[in-house]
Amino acid sequence: MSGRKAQAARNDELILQAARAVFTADPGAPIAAVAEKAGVGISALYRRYPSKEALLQKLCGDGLKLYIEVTERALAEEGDPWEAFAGYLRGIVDADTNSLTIKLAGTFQPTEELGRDAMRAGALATEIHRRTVEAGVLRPDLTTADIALLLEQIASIRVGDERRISELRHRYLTLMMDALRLPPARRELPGPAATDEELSSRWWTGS
Amino acid sequence: MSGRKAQAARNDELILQAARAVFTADPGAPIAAVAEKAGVGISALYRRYPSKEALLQKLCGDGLKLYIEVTERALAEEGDPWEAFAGYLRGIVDADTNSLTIKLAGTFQPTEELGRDAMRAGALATEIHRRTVEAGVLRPDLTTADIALLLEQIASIRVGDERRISELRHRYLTLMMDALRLPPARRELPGPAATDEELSSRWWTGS
DNA sequence: ATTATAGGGAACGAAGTCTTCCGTTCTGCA
DNA sequence: TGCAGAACGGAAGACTTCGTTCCCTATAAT
Repeated sequence: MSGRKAQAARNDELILQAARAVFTADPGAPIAAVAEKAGVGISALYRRYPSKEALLQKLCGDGLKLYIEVTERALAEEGDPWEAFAGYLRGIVDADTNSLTIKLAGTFQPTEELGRDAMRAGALATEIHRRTVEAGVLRPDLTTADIALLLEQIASIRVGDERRISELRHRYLTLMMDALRLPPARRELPGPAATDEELSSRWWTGS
Repeated sequence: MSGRKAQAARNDELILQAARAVFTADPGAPIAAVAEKAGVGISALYRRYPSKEALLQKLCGDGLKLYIEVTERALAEEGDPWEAFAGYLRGIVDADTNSLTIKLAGTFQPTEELGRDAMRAGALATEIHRRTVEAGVLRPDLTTADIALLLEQIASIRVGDERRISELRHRYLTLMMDALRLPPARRELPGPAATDEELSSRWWTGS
């Protein structure tokens, strides 16, 4: 398979990736920014999605499915309960679905399927949290919602490029896990620390 | 002093409070939203500030000055180094200057004075951080910029009303301080935990 | 050669925003 | 009591931005 069909298939993926990147950085971004980032025209978008809202729903749905997948994988883990939970947290941070899903909440009408997936995601999160607390390796004075909010905090970090963002998020996730784990333990933090330059650079070009 | 002059003076404060509340919740909010929240007309705003940008600069400047004030107060503390640092962190969270200052960065031209204040704020933050590390009560593998980013994460929490937001922020700040402090210690978390309802409610009305 | 399909991007209409402007109210003072 | 002008409310103007449509071209399949 090659030629026109191949380019169309490639564009399918290109557009989705671009949309995810653009809307993650700025949930209110115009649709033209997605087209530009993907290197295609606007009609390439409208050929695939009838409206902006449809594209956002697709993106949000994909994010939820990824979240569910990561959580199910962690639940299937048989070994050390803490390691399973830690892997879950790292997986969510890597998947980076919080940035999109949360920021877009309320900007469009949630579909039927989206609601169902959200429900399932919530159930899974509750399950892995319960299991980890019962194993006695996680601070019991935190709810599932607390954990979710902590993950959102980490997702709010946006400094430098994609790679640096991930690095810093894992750094602070490790720090946070030190506060979560039972019995108390303290590990070395991954990645180079943040610098003053990284902070102040945001004052010159738009966020 | 009363009558028209009094109302004008009252409006001065009313407008600033409204602007802080509105732009904290949504940095891109229209100026009309500020007027409505303050219960005044648009001309009341333009009588005081020549443009939207001027208002934002004023807001940002006030935030920086408050930040500086809080930090200087913590530096003047004579007692336990950890308590001084903890008080500093709590003060910054209460002042809630990060939400505004950071989100607005890059949306307007920083003035001369603003740059100077930002410089001074940075120096003070470095100083209290250095002092606390040297006292041996703060994890040494974190930079001043790391601490700043951690505070930004906490400022990103926005769930429910003003009161609840503050409560949750202090809850997670306490958790975070458990991970920061030397020697390792663990305290009870303040405030009621987050609930699933608080999270899911964001799906129905705008963020 | 012809038709069908994908795509590029200008054009359009609607919505939103900052700013200005004008008429009105009310105070302080002569 | 009368008046100058500060303070104000809010509609109108001028402009920008954004989602969507439309028209045309390029290419692949027949």
